[in-house]
This record gives sequence, structure tokens and C-alpha cells, in this order.
Amino acid sequence: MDTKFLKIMSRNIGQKMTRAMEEIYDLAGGVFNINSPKQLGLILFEKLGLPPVKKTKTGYSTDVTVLEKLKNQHPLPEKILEFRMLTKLRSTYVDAMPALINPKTLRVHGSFNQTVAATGRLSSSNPNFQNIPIRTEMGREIRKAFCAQEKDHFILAADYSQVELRIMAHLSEDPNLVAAFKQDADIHTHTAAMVFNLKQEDITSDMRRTAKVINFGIMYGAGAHRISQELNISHGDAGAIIKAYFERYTGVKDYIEKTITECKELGYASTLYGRKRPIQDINSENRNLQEAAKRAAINMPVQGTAADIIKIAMIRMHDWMKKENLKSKMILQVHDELVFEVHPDELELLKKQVPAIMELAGKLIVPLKVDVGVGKDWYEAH
DNA sequence: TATGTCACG
DNA sequence: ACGTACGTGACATAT
Ligand SMILES: [Mg+2]
Repeated sequence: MDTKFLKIMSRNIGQKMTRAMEEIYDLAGGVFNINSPKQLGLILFEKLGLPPVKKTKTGYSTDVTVLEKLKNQHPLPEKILEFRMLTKLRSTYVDAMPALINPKTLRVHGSFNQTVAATGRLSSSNPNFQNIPIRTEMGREIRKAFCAQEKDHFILAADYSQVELRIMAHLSEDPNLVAAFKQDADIHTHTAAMVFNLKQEDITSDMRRTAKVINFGIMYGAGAHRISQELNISHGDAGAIIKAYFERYTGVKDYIEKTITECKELGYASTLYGRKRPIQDINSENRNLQEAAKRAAINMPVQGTAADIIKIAMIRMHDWMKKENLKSKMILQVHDELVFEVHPDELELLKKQVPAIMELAGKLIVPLKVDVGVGKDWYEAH
């Protein structure tokens, strides 16, 4: 870990927090605990009279979807979101990691749990290395602190490209989805072309974004409601897009129905390699429970098969590294990604072999693809 | 310990 | 009328 870097980052975030806090108290007309959803709810929805968007068990919801909707009515919600981002990054990552460094090894040693996630995924704890920020630039900067211990050594990150959609192609044998991956097409652009009935070259970035939400949404069993919220479009339009998707990818539709039927009969859903997840609620009288169980059943074969494949890759990787007496180390797994600390003498070898081992770990009717990045830290390796 | 929130794939 | 996309873990607050 680059603790010097984290120390500076903590100070910088702290300054931004102070500024945001002052503006928040100003806009709210008084001091309160911004981290208390209860106090914040009173300020937003009673003192300022903004319209409540949704409720929680205990009161007003103030989560990011709510504050996004209130942004155009008052300047406070946006400042709250900024403050929340800053506090999350500082308390969960920037200030937490240095405190966890083992004085003997000068490293942070977490756990990868093999018997927690119901789908067969690993989970990571103390600390969780599988949710290190990447989606915002400020968060992403934190990855600069994850560096090789020795100067001149490297971090190598290798991640599967669209592994879950490739698995869906394999399981469903849908001709359109299979063809897309055999051509190594940009899958979201491909789906956009299918759904909007256009050529791939005529797809706009907005249409691609829509298709991306659909591609992921389908694998989780999303309905028109969720898709409409996600894309900020009408319920009717969202329904029409989902309908168009299933008309073009009929194999996916059939596969999803088959998975649910089979789960109802057997009481479990399974992966390509035979891992089973019991899903008893699939036969529940309670409609909400049954619908949630259907979505879990749809997702299990996809998420679970991806977990099986990367586990196979990790075992083969370990065997290979041991046999070759390598000095480099496999240090992290993030569901579709493996991270290595690499000795400079072994860099070229790993750049070649790591993706090869990962790509061959799963035998699917479409190819698996792995992207590799190298740098002095995890930020550069991506 | 429960709850709400938010970080990731 | 209600709820509404899967799988996780950590933090702060409130009780
Ligand atoms: Mg990936």
C-alpha cells in the first residue's frame, strides 16, 4: 500500500468535506448530522418542504435515487450527494486501509470467503477488496494506493470481457447472441441494433446505453418498471424495448422460461458445472417471494457459472505458478478479474500466460475473452 | 443489533 | 394496493 498517498488523499478529501458541510448548513439554515438519514429527511421534506419520493420502513428515503430526482428543485440534494461520496470514500477506504496494514509484512491481509455467496462466488472481507472504487474518478484514484511492494515490480490485472453475457449465449444457444460473440462484436451495440432494428453503424451512444441496461437487466429478470427507472423513460417504452429484445433473442426467452420451470420441479437452479442453489421460495404462495425467487433462479446459472470458471482458472493458475517456481503472486480476485503482483523478470511471461489460462478455463460455444493491463499500481493496470 | 446507505461485479 | 434486477460487505446512526 502507498500510505503516503492515502495520507495526502485523506487531507484533500477532508478539505472538500469541510467546504461541502459549510454549504449544506447554509442551504439547510442550520447545523445537523448530515450522516443521519432521519435528520436529513426532516430537513429536506419538512423544513424545506421538498416532495418525498419514496419511503423506508422507518421514514423518508434519502438515497441517491431520491436525491437525484430532487436536484432540479433545490441546490441542497446535490451537495448532500457530494458530501456522501466524500465521506464514503474517506471512511471506508482512504482512512481504513492504512489501519489494517500488518506491521510484519507491511501488507493488508483480507479474507476471501468460499462459503458465503449462494451462487458460488467468493466474497471478500476484512477488508472487502472486491468493492474498491472505480466508477468515479475520485474513487478510482484510491487504486493508486494498491501498488507492488518493491520498486520496479508491477501490478497486472486480467479481467474477463462480458463473461456473464457469453455464458448466457452458451446456456441459451440463442443464435443472435452466439453470432455476436463469435464475431467479437461490441455486445451492447449489437443488442441496440437488434432492438432498434438498425445497422450497428447507425447506433448512437444513447441507444448503446439503453441496450447495455437491457443486456444486464435481462440477466437479473428486470421488468419494465426497473428498466423505465434506470433509463428515465416511460413504463410503456420500457416494456416495448423488453418485448423487442425477446423477439430478437428468442433463445434467451426460452432459456429463462426453461430455467424457471426446472427450478419449480427440482427446487434448485444450477450452474453449467452442476453447482446447485436451493430456491425453495420458487413454489411460495407469496407472490413477492415467488417473483424474487424466479429472478434469483434466472441469475444463478449465469453468475454461478462465471464463478465456477474463474475458480477453475485460479486453481490452474496456482498449479502453473508453483510448477514454474514463479516469484510473482496472485493476490486478488474480483469476480471476473484476477490481480497479480509481478516480478519484472516474469512480466512478459504472465502477460501471455495469465489470459491464456483464464480463457481456456471455460469450454463454451463462444470464446472467452480476457483483457490485460499492467502498471505500477492497480489504477494504472486498468 | 437493526437500518439506511453506498462501494463493487 | 404493493412491489418492482442478481450477488456481496462496511460504515454511521439510532436504539
Ligand atoms: Mg470485465
